[in-house]
Amino acid sequence: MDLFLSTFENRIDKKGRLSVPAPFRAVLEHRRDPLYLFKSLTEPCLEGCGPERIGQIVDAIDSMDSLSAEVATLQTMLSSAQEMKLDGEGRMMLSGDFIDFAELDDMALFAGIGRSFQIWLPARYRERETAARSRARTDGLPSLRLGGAHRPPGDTDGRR
Amino acid sequence: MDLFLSTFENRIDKKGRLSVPAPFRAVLEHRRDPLYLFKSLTEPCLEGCGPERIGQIVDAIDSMDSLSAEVATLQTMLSSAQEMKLDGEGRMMLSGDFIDFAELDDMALFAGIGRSFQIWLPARYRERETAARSRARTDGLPSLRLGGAHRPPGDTDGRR
DNA sequence: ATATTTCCCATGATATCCCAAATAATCCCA
DNA sequence: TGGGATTATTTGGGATATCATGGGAAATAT
Repeated sequence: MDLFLSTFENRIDKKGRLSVPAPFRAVLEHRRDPLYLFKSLTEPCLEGCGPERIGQIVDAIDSMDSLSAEVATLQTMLSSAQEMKLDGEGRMMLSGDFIDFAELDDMALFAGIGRSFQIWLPARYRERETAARSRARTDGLPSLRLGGAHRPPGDTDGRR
Repeated sequence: MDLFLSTFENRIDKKGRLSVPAPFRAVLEHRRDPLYLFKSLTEPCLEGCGPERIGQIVDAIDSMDSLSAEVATLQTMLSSAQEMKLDGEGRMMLSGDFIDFAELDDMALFAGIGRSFQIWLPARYRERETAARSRARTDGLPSLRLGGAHRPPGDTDGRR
């Protein structure tokens, strides 16, 4: 299925190098894909993905009204994107811009969220995880139908 | 039948390895499915499932409003999920994160609940079981809210 | 020339593989 | 039906491979 899952915490060394977790590299290598990073539009973290997702953004821009605010937003996303080159050991060099944006110091937390992943300051990620878990305990879980497609009428899980 | 049923208690060895009960392995092998584990959002236990459930979560995220709390919740689930590789003897390695989260020490209890299973600290599972039974006797059956799962008829979890 | 990046190799930690012992479940025949 | 034998399963430990990390040297840029 080839998804980015799980979390990994890696060190940013004195030279600014950061190992991409081996399982994430495996996903990209398996598809012979380069890695792209860009600044999240909504949160203080970096997002990582393959070319497929970048292509989706480009296509979305093409299909939208060029004067809309949404297009400007997506363009902002693309303009922060970089193709990351990895060294022989699977490390990338983060630009100062990226480090400042995500407020990283010497550790980076990779959080796999399926088709993409995020890079966070570990402490900030944990705050967010704690908040999500306590919300889940009070509000309940978003409903997902297991065992395929069993969906009662009036379902409110937000899918179309 | 292809369901996870019954409970099993296995030892976690010094290296953090834990045998997946042979009947559960048989279910997975029969479906040629890899095994995924993730931290429960609402309880101090781990959940085991196959790839189709992970895929549902990924698809749900893509179809929802990216700013919604529900998306953050589902992302939290994915970022705690790991594809577990089993060794030749059918054991998996539990990460320290998993062990801490479920507060496991040297034994783990697998509780099969049909399409998925849970892993608990044995003492905690038994506590919950007796609590659930006495609640059911005074209050009637609890609402079926866990994981949003559709519960097939004949399932006996938490019932007498 | 100096600073930065890229390549290469070394090292320690950890996960994985492989084989063997211990335990539990099943079978078979009296 | 009982009990010993056989097989399946779980558990343990050593050897091997993988991975994250660090540092030196070569290459590139400023």
